[in-house]
Amino acid sequence: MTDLPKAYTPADHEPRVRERWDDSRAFHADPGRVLSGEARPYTVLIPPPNVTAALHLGHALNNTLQDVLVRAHRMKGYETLWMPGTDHAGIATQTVVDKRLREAGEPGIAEYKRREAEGEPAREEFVAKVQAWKDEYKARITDQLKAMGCSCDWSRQRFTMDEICARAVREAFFRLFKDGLIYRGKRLVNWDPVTQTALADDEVESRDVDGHFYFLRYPLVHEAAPGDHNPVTWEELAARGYPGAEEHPGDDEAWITIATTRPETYLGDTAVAVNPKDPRATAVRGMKVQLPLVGRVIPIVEDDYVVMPVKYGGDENDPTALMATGFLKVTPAHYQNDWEIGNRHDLERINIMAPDASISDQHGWEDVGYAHIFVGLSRKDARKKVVEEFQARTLNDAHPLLEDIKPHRHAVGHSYRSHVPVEPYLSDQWYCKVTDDRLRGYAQRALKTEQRTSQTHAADTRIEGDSDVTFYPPRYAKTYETWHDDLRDWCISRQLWWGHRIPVWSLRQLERESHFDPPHGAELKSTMRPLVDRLLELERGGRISAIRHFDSIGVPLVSVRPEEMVNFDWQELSVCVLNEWDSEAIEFVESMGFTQDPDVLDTWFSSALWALSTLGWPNADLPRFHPKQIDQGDDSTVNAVYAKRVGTWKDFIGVDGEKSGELIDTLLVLRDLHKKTGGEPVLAYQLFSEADLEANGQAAMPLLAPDDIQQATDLVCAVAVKTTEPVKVVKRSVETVHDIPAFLLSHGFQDTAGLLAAFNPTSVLCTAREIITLWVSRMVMFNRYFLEHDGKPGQHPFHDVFIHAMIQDGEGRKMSKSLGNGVDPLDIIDSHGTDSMRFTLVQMTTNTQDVRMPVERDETTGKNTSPKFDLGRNFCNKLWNAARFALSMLEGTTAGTPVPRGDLTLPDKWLLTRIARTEALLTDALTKYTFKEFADACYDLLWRDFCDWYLEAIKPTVKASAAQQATLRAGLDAILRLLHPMIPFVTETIAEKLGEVASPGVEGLTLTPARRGCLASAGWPECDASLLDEVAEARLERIRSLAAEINTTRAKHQVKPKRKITVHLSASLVEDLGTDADYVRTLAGVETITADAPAGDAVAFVFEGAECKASDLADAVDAEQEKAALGTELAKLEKQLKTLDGRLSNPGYVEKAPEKMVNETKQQRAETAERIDAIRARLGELG
RNA sequence: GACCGAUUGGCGCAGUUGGCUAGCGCGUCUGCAUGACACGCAGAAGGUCACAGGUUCGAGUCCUGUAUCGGUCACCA
Repeated sequence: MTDLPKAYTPADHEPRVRERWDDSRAFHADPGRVLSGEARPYTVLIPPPNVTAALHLGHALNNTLQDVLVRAHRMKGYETLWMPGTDHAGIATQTVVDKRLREAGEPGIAEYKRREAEGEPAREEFVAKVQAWKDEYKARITDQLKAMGCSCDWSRQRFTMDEICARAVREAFFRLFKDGLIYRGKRLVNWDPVTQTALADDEVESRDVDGHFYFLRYPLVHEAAPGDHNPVTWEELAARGYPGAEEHPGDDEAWITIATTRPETYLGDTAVAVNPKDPRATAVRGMKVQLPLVGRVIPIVEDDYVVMPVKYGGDENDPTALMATGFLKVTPAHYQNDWEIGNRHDLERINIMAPDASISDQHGWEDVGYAHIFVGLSRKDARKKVVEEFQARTLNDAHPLLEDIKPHRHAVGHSYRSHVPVEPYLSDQWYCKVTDDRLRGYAQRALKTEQRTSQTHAADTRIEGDSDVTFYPPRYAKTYETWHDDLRDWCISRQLWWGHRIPVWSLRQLERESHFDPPHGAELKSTMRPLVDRLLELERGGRISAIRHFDSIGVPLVSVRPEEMVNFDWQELSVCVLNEWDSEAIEFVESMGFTQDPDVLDTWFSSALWALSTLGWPNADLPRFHPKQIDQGDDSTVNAVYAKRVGTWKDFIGVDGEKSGELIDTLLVLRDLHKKTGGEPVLAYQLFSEADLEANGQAAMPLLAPDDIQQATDLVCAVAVKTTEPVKVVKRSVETVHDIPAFLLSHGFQDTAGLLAAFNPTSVLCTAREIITLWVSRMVMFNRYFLEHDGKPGQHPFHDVFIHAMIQDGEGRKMSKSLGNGVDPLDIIDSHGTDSMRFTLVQMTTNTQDVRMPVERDETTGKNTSPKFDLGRNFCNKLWNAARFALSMLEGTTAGTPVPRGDLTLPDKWLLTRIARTEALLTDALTKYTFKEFADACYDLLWRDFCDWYLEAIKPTVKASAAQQATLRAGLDAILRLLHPMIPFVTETIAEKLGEVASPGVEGLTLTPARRGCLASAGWPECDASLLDEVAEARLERIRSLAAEINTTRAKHQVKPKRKITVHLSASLVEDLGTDADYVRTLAGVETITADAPAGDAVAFVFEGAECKASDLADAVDAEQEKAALGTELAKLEKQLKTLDGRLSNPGYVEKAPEKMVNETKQQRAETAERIDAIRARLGELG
């Protein structure tokens, strides 16, 4: 076996190993084995990476940890499903594609939007561009995951916008809509003026910004006819008791001062508010203010919300009171708080901005007046200009309208995508009522009771799914819990093109802006009756849901009495159509003048369904087929089985030219393709009767007789797909390439039968903390809501949530493109190999919130790397060489019956003990998600135990010892299995070689052969309790510490490693050691161990408190050097003795500490004293 | 502002119910081509566990406070 190269070169093995895994289908999960009780399920859903970019090191960490869990459980005999997939990442992807297009000099989204507005079909064109991007990145991400060794069930890969996910989205939306948990509302939303879409609350990140407080003066006026100017004078104010008014000339126009950070919004002010307790409030009661330039006269309202300045009774500890003037400008259409004040006082809402946040008089603002000079300016320019204008204008020819500017640092919400300040913007959006008990309450109750801190929504342990979701580490449960406490309804509509389009039709174009002029609904009324009847009929058939929304209140059309129909507001009616392919319903609704909402859903809506859609919901009850049912001949080549309910034969074959017609055509061509080309068959299909399937399950037979097929009304079509490659078909000299799975999916076939029943709830969700709220919570809500039964919450989507650390660079900064401190996993795979990367990542994973990785730039390649990966490389290389050595020692071994324990030598027994202990440690680490412990235990077993001690100890004897050879073979095999989850490639490679070595094995260590021919499918080592041998551990420990003492002595005296020395021990010790002395000789380079006194020069060392000697160190021994060394050690020991004496003389310790503890201390004290004596004796000898 | 973390040799980190004579890897120093491995072997040096109090026979570990650094949420008068 010396044909193996000296160093492990990953690139020579990884591609071959990957192919081996693919070919063996070792990662394919079979729900049948779970449903039949053959195996317990272990399920992990990949957090779907965004198709925006290639994977980074954070993904490498995330997926490595999942793979460790998944591979270990697969080996432990679980039927293991790791579901892969990618996320369409709506806003992120659309933004990235737009940017790339513009960088390439092509038109961006703005141009497409303009064309679309002009009636051109530009939307589809743009979406196609994004699709192309998605295809490219989806492929790249998949390749990267495969390169990382991820053992996903690749035949089941999902994408959040594929047909199966789309079906889940439609079903989910429809049900929430029908149940009143989705509504349309006009409110202030977080508006991103760059991408021009609404954002959810948690897509807004606040950042501190250096801004200013601007103090603006608004003139006070009396109510007057429009255009008249009737100022209030200071004299009047003084007469009404306005404090300080008398300081101004009595005839002068009076004003009030407001403070704001956003002066440009004054254009939309519709009131000024004052606290009723403010001493000035009564004085100005009934007066108005007039907005400069705009000329709008607005009321002064009294509201408790307004903070009074300290001067007028405000709290001096309140920072706001220190800055406030006591008068607050109220701009209901541009501030959340003002919106609420506006609601309380029934104020007008004037939107002064266009969707790009420039000042506009086209979106609801009419009384522009002299303020037209601001129209068209950006927010920033408008602010500047407002300040300039206020500075330039004066009251009474003396006082500038701008009273003051003070610097002010404050937090401003920014879009998490475009990073510009978010504009609170008035618009019509769709909301999901997550505050409803069926969503929020269900999510709170799912959390493990032990991890809860409050009792709201307390779990009911009798309900399945309550109190079961557990966070690791537990502190993250708090993040989850408190987020729900402060939850507001979730804005789910986005003004984007890339995403799941909202399946709602209505009469009005969705209104973005503040003003809405209803079209004339009255004309519809007389002709409405039959249409309404048809709508109600469709609704009763469960195909649509029609609801009239008034903010969060929804009134279903079915509940509207006929006499109320006359005044029914059709403009507010929304019709949700369940099925995308229900063209009849859609055509009918559109014939009434309804149009589909142009918006798409928040990307997290489909992410929230990930645990449902990937497992086949809502069609989770599709029958399962055995490949043999479809293809009686050869089922071994079947990759996946797809099925679809097709109804009748007529429905199935359809009409030529329609989608279903294309289906049967293509199926026939593909089925018979191999007959023409002479290749392997690519698919087989059969039709079944669902009644037969229900009655007989996998014993049901396909329908073959044409009569049977034509009479059946419950046909199910099942397709067995035999290839994963795209298939080329030449038909009438036209070449078409079919991606069979994609083709089947687009025709409504699914390969998900049995998944939900077998694999939900999943075992663990492994993710980073940033998406606990965005994703984790929403998945819990949706799973429990949609799997509701008997009015009780349904099962949750996962038992455990493991939140792993985030990787930062050496300075604690986030890795990012802009900082240039990112490390590309593919670069590391290139330079160090996949396993090295994986080992290092696992080893780094502690339960802290961040882990640091020093980043270095490799000047030759210009790529970033980290010296930390050397650790992993060294480890893999160590394994490689240990295996190389072991294999060379195993040449010529043959199989036989397992070696009984009695035949094993001491190192054998000890190694097996170490394997058993490590196995237990690893299993424990997996259940606790303590990955560093996992890696460290592997490291110690391989390096410290197997290489440093076992291999060294057996070197002289193994070739002649059948027991040692058997243990070596079995031990290495067990180690490969234990390390495989973390470093799969190198272990698989070595296992290939080790598989060629026949050996009898050892009793008590069970190594189940591979189910699918590769180590990845082999059994986890099973260690019988008999392997734990404490006597062997103690004996080896003694050998080890004696050898260590001797080695230290040798090093102190600079004895050449090759020189064999003589060790002199007490007669009793020599006798006690017996044959174990041989191991000491091997491990410490000793020629002879004897009870005789040294003849010539010798040095002393202490072992077990006794003075021992070593001779033949060199031709002469340096006594002074030895004296110095002994002196240092003596000082150390004396200090230690003092500590121990102090402890033992402490009455509290002796009385209160556990007896075992005290005895141990006494023992320690005795040993220390003995050592001291021995050293003193030797020092005496030396003089 | 509220909450959640972190602070342990030069660097990166362990240290799970207090029992520690504080571990590991990298780096440093010494010696070494020894029957797999120099991506290695045998040794060594290097830490008053951020600081101040407290609880305890005993504190890196528990409590209180302070400082510094991260993170999350709130706050745009």
